[in-house]
Amino acid sequence: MVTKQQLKDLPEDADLRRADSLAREIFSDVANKWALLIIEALGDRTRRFSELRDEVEGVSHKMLTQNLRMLERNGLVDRKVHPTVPPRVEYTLTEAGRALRKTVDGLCDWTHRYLGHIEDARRRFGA
Amino acid sequence: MVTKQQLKDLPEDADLRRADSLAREIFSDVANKWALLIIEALGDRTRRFSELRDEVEGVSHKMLTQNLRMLERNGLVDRKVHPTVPPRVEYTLTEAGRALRKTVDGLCDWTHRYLGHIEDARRRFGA
DNA sequence: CGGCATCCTCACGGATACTG
DNA sequence: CAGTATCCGTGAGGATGCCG
Repeated sequence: MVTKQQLKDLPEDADLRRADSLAREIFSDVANKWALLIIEALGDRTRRFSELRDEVEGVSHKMLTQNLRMLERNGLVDRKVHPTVPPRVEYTLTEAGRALRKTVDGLCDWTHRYLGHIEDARRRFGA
Repeated sequence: MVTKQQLKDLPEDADLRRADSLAREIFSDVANKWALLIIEALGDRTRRFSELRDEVEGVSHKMLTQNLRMLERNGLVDRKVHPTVPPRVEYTLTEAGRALRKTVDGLCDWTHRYLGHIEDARRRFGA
């Protein structure tokens, strides 16, 4: 639904709001467990679909395909199909993907650095 | 189910696996849209429950409570109840929470820096 | 091997209402 | 104002099967 207020907005405002909603959309895409684990697993070299399924512990065939599509659509991974038989599909992080990976690495570091704190906090919370 | 292999594992190995599974659990807790948005919204000063609900666009009462509990349990936010009427509850990032926020900031920066790339990638993917 | 479609389940999450 | 409980629909996501 389009409100009167929205119709009165200036073009620049509309642009800003569009960029914001796009940013939120990307954030939602990327801020999810599987996407981040896949990006982490891709690391700095290219992987096959089946390698990823083995390395990303607990991911289902479906979730892997789905998230890889999403990452490809957003230009974070590059998908290379070798027309052999049997098929061979390789995934590689793009420049944008590698940049994202840096921040994911940060998240992993954080997790391990604060593991102890968190365990303590949980024990205290239990009481 | 406990396998024979698991029974043969040395204690150190067991510890490592426990730490890993805990790390994965924390990762799953934290790598979700609402948790990250809430941490970002908390910023560097303390906020009331209702302030958070206003600032985290689109979050429901329920999701906010639920995620705040989770963050509190993991020692990422501190919850301070003022026994006044009406009640006043304030949330603040702990040291661990502030450290996490740094990496979330990185994620936000990344989102904005690559917004253009991503838009382009999507257009190309559409074809 | 990798992708896609289908079915089916269950838990995530919204809406609502009641308490302190 | 903040928290908890309940109800309930929807969709995320697992399992399976077939295709190129």
